[in-house]
Amino acid sequence: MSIELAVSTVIFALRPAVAGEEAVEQAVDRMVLSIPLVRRTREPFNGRWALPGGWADEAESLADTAARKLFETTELSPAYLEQLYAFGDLERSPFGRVVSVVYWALVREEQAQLAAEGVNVRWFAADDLPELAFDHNRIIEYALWRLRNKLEYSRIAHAFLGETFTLSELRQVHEVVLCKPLDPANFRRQVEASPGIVPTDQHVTGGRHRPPRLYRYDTSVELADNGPLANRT
Amino acid sequence: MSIELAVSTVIFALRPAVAGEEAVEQAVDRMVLSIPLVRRTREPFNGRWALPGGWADEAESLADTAARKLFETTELSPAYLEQLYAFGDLERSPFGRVVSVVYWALVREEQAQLAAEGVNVRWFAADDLPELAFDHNRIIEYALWRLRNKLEYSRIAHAFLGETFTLSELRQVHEVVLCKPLDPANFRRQVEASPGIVPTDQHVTGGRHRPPRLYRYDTSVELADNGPLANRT
DNA sequence: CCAAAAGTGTTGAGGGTACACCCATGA
DNA sequence: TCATGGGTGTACCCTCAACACTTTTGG
Repeated sequence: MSIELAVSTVIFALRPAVAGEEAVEQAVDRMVLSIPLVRRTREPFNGRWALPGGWADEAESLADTAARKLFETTELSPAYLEQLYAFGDLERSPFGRVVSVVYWALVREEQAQLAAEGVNVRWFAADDLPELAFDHNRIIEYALWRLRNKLEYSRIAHAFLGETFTLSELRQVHEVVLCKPLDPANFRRQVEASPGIVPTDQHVTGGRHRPPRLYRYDTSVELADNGPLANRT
Repeated sequence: MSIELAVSTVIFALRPAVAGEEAVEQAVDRMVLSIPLVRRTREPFNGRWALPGGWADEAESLADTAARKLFETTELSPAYLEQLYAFGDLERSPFGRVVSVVYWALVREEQAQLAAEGVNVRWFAADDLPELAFDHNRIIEYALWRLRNKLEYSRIAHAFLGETFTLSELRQVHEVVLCKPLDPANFRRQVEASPGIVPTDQHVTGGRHRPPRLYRYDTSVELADNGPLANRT
């Protein structure tokens, strides 16, 4: 058997939009859903951008490998990590047969700002990617679809934010990821009705308006219902 | 690298309940959600029942391998085939490291009756399994969870039935899989409102009641919305 | 006529959307 | 006092669960 087994990760974070990078005219918010990519330094696809990853390690679970590679390239730790799919088509790599088990991860805003960026590591807007190595464009397209789907029936949005957050911040996460505005009143009620959300007694002052209440999540509640796979790698 | 890559499949079919096999007192329906398993003939877990599968083939896509192994053990062709998950924990096999890409499949009722069964291939009720080899009990548990979830937001139930079917038959599929009775009137309206279902002009005669209309599915509509993964292996 | 399942009608509860409106703060 | 978002109230619509009721067959 000469099938190579690789592990890659699609890493999502919300990062401030660089002024002038895009048409920020609407200025509803200045966060952009972003993905870090690494530049390949050898064939195949030398010079092209690709998902961070590497070969599976015999002494490590697949999820651990994903998290380790994630840290090695971006110096980040994910707030959420889930397996996306095992890609196993024949023609994925021009050199030999490679099966890639791909994970997707969410990192917090605070962390994403510390993220390492260099000549061979750069962040890209999720909706504005160049042509990538292998089938990575399609992989990211699928990861995006999963993220947007899952955002609507779970509370993974929380993984983009810090320990405490206002409902406005949480709503902004949804708006940026889903690319559509949400009614603040209805969003508030939906979130407050969902289990696991806890209002604190703290408020944020400083804005030229009524100080919003801070919320946090009950960490004993899972971020997403993955059924019997909960707490597994 | 010495990680072995395996492909296994959880195959679901509705099969007539064997009289006396269970308490069939309620007698609402006599179909049972069933899974074919193969008896292992070598270590590890020699003699235990396990999911049909084998090593990944370098010249075959993962889905093709799943379908081929499925046919080799049961002589069946699946009406629906989808990747379930890649299981990659360290301690899955006592001999070396094995990563299993698992698929799940649905086969039609008509086919399931022709299914090969022998000393080393036997059908089991999905909710009444013995202790299996490896982590296959947990894998099936997860497959069951996915099946039951997906049944409620897609039309995969159709894959259990033939070309044409009555709404009663379709409802029975749901009832057997979900283990709960459904209101015939409401079920009818939900199905008729969903896209892709087409009423025919044929009716089934012979019952001691009003002859039910036969329906079929518009085959140009996908069974399930798998996003950008549609039409992929 | 009766039993049984097919198929239709109706009602009420709950959830989501749209939108009007009040509240608290900084400037 | 005004602008700005925080936060509340409410009316409408749509979907779904429950269940009464009519229809069509075989016996």
